Amino acid sequence: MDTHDVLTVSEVSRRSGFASSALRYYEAEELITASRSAGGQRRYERAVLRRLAFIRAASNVGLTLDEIRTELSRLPDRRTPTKADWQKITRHWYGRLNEQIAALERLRDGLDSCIGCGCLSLKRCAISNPRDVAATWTTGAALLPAVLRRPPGR
Amino acid sequence: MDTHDVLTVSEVSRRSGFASSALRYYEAEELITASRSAGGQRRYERAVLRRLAFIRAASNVGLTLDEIRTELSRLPDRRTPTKADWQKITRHWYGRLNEQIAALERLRDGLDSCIGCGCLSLKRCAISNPRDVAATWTTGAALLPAVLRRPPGR
DNA sequence: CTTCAAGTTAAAGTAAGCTTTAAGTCAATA
DNA sequence: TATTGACTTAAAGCTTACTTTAACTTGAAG
Repeated sequence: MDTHDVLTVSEVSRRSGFASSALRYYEAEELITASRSAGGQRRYERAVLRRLAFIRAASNVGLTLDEIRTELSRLPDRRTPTKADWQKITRHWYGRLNEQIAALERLRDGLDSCIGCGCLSLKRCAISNPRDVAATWTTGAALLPAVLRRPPGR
Repeated sequence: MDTHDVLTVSEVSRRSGFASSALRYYEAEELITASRSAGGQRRYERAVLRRLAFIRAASNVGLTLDEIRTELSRLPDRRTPTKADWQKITRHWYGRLNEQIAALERLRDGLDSCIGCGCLSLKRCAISNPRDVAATWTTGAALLPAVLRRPPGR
């Protein structure tokens, strides 16, 4: 049991729930950092747990590691992130979550009307068939904002 | 301009928005089927457009092709799917959408309280740190139902 | 008939997000 | 000190969902 202020890989792994291979991967991807022991083993600061917590939460909401890296870059480079720093990025992120919820609601409501008609396709259904015939993806996809949109045909 | 009841690859591609390579892939994955011309070229029935519409809509909501295949398997094997058949699977799917929305809302609300405290981690924050110390993933993840849950550490 | 866009196949490539493997080193305990 | 579990690296492997490539064939228009 150690009460030190540096953590080993296994401690971070256990406490964060990430496999050590994931921790190494995140380090390579520059999402987290680690110092080294005399013998070359990784030593983490406690703060890494908070970063990892954010990484998991963000990826649960569907952010890519690339996006997460960007979010994390809003944290100060030099000083230890304060409560206010975290709040800033969390609030930013909250907006995304709201967007995603709204997107799904629009989709659901569109689907709702589809259940009524049973079509789910062809010219009439904008949810599923955004660019057949006259309709373009852009118009049809009004229901689906960018956060959830997948371009048609790839 | 052809008014036939069979469609070529390029027609289906244009009308569905899927690349022909994707159509071939879906056929290999048994999500759609096609008959063949004398010379061995694919000929699609019109109904494939509806299937493709469903595939796009479902994948937009985050279903994997595996899950989509399962959904599609609810359609009748022999007869052409009726409006009622489509309604059955659409309704089933609507439930999923609602689950997903609820999941995001819980997440957002949890995050909301996190904005208040600025923690986003460690023992107190169930959103981001579901299994540190005493907390288990299962308990912590009460906020995150299965549809959105990613197991920690992989 | 010729021509050429459209179609065919198998196989390899891509991107994300990690895990696994292999072969070897560190560090804490007995 | 000897052991053993924890750790190290580079590189390859995995899964999903497709796309790209290469080399060749169909089929419809002129």
